[in-house]
Amino acid sequence: MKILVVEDEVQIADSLKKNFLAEGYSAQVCYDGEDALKAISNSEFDAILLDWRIPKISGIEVCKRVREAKNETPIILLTALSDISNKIQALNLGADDYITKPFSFEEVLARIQAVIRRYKSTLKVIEFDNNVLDLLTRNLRTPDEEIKLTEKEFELLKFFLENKGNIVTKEQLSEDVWKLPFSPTTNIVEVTVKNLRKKLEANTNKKYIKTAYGEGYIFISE
Amino acid sequence: MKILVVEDEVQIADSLKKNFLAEGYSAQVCYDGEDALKAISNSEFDAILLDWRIPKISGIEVCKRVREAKNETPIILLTALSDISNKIQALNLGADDYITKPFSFEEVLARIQAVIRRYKSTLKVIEFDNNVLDLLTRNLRTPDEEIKLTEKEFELLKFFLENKGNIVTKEQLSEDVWKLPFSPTTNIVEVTVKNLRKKLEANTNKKYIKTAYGEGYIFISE
DNA sequence: AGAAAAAATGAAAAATTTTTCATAATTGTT
DNA sequence: AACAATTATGAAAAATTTTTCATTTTTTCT
Repeated sequence: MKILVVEDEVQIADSLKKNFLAEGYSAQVCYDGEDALKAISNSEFDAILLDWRIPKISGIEVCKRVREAKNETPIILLTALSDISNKIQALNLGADDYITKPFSFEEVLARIQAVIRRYKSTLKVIEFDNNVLDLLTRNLRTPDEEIKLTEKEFELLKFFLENKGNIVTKEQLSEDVWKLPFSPTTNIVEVTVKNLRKKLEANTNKKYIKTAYGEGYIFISE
Repeated sequence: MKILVVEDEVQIADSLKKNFLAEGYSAQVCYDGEDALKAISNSEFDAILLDWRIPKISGIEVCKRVREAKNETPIILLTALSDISNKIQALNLGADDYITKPFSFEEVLARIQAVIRRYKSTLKVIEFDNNVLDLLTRNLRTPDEEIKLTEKEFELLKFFLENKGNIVTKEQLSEDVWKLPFSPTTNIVEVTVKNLRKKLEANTNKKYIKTAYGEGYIFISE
């Protein structure tokens, strides 16, 4: 989980970052709106904590632009005072929640977790690189074409994407995709990985699924 | 599409109802909060238009109770004045939108359509009777068990549910489920209907799919 | 470099799903 | 009631997906 903290008060920003790291999140700090927009367009975050009053480009403006760019990353606005008309404005511009200062880290954490949970539960696609795995049609859309996946291929790819960048073992795949305890007498996992790789490579010319010899597989993208 | 109008000003209520009917919606009117809650628990609506100030139980309280009952039907609150703190409260209590009086019917219609569209796009299951068609796993959950559907069966049932209560022709089914223009040389539609009926009846003991001789099928439930 | 373990692969076998087909049952009309 | 049109059904055929299996290739370790 990667959180972007946009806050010009260095003390607050650093304290938030420290706390997030302590919780096992990774966190990046920006001190003004301009930097924030750059950071947001350069990498993906699971949530953005955005102060209202920041230099160069205001928080509200950052929020607005992010949404205009069709980026739906959850945003929590930090407002100095409990200014109700601000809240309305924030919600209208696409923020997902707001917190009034002063706040406790517990509160921030709870809200962050809530918006992330809410956001993930609304997702109907998983994107990677320039491709989209459509969870409703269960097809894969590459920039060029729509690829039909079999059920096992779909489940496998979905699990890989949900664990992108991490090693997944055959035991895990066996349980998640096949709902079976892993058995060394079969090699269905390998065969299905082979078939999925073939479809992915034929259509994207990229090798997303690396093997971690003796450990499992890693899905690497973007 | 069925809209519930909860409004104690008889003139406004009746005018809304007339307008909805003219647009091809069906509409029911309640004049106080108590009746509204009864109506809501007795039947399903596609959206609820709810006045803030109504007798017996206030609109805001109705809204709160509906949400507490885990009913997520889209609610639009009607407020007499553009009272910002009301708006906040409305949103926090789970309303989906609000309209300030006076309003034009065009505005009401546009907002209604917007909340319905938004709501439907967040749905991940379609419920009927005591059963749930899970759009993500593509399985059917009856009160007793989880039934695996084949792809065609799933698409067929989904289309039936999306057109519940209306006749659907074989031409429509052919195009939606099979992505093929209807051809009278095959009877796949009939065969698949038969198989779906079998699964449905074996697990629910009910006959949901009626045939409309010479016209098509109708899915009837609850 | 060579051996052992692990993973990849092509192709066959098995299982499941989809479609076709021949026939039976049902419905509406006369 | 008889007929024609429409729909339902069982079972086979075809197509697709899943799994197994024997063999080859790759990786790691010595």
